[in-house]
Amino acid sequence: MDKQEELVRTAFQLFYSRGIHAVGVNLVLAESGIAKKTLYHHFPSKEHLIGATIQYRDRNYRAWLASRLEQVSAGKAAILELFNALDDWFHDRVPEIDHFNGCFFINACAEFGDRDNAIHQACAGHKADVTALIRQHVDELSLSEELTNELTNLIVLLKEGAISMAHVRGNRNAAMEAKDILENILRDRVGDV
Amino acid sequence: MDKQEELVRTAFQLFYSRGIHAVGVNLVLAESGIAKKTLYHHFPSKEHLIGATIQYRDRNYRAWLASRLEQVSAGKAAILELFNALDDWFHDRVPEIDHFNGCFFINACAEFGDRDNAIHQACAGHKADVTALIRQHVDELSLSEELTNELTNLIVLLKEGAISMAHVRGNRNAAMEAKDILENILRDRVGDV
DNA sequence: TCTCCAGTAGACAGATTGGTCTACTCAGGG
DNA sequence: CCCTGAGTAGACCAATCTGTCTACTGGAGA
Repeated sequence: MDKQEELVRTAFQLFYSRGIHAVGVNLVLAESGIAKKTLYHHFPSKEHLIGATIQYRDRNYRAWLASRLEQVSAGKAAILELFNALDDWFHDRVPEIDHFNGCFFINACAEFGDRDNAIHQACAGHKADVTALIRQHVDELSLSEELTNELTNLIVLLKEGAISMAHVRGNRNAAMEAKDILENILRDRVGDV
Repeated sequence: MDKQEELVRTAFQLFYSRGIHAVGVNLVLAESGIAKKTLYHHFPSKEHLIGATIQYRDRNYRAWLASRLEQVSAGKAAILELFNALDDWFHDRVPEIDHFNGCFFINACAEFGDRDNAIHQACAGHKADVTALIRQHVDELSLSEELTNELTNLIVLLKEGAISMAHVRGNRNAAMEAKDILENILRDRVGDV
């Protein structure tokens, strides 16, 4: 019904699975069955359509992740649940965030490397927001500010590293490996919180 | 002189800075001043040229990294030196591996997401080789096989995470942050090796 | 000396790109 | 009843894409 939303959803799926520059607007139109005039009625250019797909993914992905972290008790369980969620994503057990093909935002930055680019900045914003979400859960551990920062940083690095390894090397178990490592570190450094 | 090598070098620089699909062969030719016939004399298609740039980067990057790790005494120092090397890369202090624009192999996989694709597989191979290089240096610590595996895994995840954060968020200090984290972990878990 | 090969410039082909435009339909509200 | 806005199909535009081709040059080895 809502053609604008339909365009964004179709465009996202194509961009995510094949790359942004590799997908032309004609393909998006053919796939969605929507007229070209309608696309350019809603979006002044392909670049704006790309921007809308970034926002769309940002909304969906963060909503999914936040809900996953809320389903368990706060603190350590929530932090470890992050990696369970990643594991489900890597194994394509989460249909609502599409077949795993790496991180859409990292992929977009690969194609729009210039940091001044609006798309690149939107991706940076997404990563900052996800980091803030993670920090919220680390805060529950009531550690010193310094330790909270360090632990947040560690979790983010492990998460990004796992996504990269899962995508490039096809190591679907990267999330569980990262989780095991994190559990060992938490046991030694933070105690059984 | 060697036109084939010149083509690969020019193509790599353009692909790395602007993305692969965003750069046409005509631009590579204009930039290098080489005739189109010569390109198609050496490479049957653009895809083969891309493959050559992957090999070129793999060679240069691994040679650079290996030499950096050999410049310090083996063991813990070499492991930490990895992050000093990354820091230099992020801050554009290593002209021979070009202006930092993320990891070329991760970027390439963003554009060639299909795991069956030859380019994707070459990138996976590169990551496997870099992991093997890191494991060699972890071996010097003479830990148990289990701990060696876990530590190698941790270092790789921190490294990949740092590259991702340095690129997407523009956090040039990601390598030093990862190094600090690793040092703390090493102190607690492995002792002052 | 002759032949071969890597190289040149650049026209050309056919497909595809992002984007514009005309002419039309149809539903809802003033 | 008529106007507006969202929608349709698809022709069209200039530019660009990968890849082919002709006609030519110049140097090195047999």
